[in-house]
Amino acid sequence: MNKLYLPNFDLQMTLLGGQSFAWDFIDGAYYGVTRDRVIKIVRDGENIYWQTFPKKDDFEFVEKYLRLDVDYEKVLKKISKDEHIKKAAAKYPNIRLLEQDFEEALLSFIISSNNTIRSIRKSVRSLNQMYGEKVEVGGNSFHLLPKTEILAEAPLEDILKSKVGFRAKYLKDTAQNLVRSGLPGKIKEMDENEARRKLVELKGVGDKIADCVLVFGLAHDNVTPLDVWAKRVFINLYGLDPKMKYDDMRKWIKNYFEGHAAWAGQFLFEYIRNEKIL
DNA sequence: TCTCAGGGGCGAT
DNA sequence: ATCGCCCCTGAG
Repeated sequence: MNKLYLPNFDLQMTLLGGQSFAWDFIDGAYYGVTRDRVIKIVRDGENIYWQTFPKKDDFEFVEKYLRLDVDYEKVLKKISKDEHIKKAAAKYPNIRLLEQDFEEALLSFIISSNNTIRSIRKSVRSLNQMYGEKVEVGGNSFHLLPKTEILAEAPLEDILKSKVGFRAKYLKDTAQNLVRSGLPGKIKEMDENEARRKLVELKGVGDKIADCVLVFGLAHDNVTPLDVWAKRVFINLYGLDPKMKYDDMRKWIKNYFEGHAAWAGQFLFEYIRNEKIL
């Protein structure tokens, strides 16, 4: 295991909080499955110990995934514009954003539509079991997330075994689209709005899921995905009109948080969900 | 522009 | 055992 000094990083909130559905906490260690690595992380005070599998010691991978280049204190300072954020960040500090692989985020957030975190996690594990490469990690074995090409060719009735229900056809259709269009190779170069336009063309991707992919898979920091909870926050705490259209609400938030709407959204989201205030 | 079906799980009855 | 409810997209 490699040692890394990493204070101000709440592993539990960040890894198990609904950004990614592929992490588990087992016997004091976090195990995360991605499309090409399993990451193991153990916290010890202000340090963490980490390892990657099957390729060992892949710091570059961990650095990008955990966004170690981000200056947390600086971000926090910038978004602390009102009492709601200050309260949220005081109660649940050190929530960080991950940068997952684009295809990984896209396919798991398609599963997330009209679905609960619990079910999403189950489905993701089931798909990994069926289609993902097996990787040995100490005594345990994990299955990586499925390659897009494999999902594109998988029979619908097999995908359905993972309990994704009506989303199975979206998964397959989008996987085929990605292989055909080569979008994964191009979308990283696009700006936020161009990428969003491309994303909502995909089956099973609407405004909210497009925004989840922009934030969690492409590291666009100025986007808050507006699910029912986030909408509640901005209607009830920030006084936005409940009838406001998704796009108008998004623009308001983007404008208000000046470049860091995604970070603000994470704090507010965890706060109201855990405190059950709305 | 609005309404509603749709899969699965959970908590309440 | 059954019911209502939650969750977002696509189709009508």
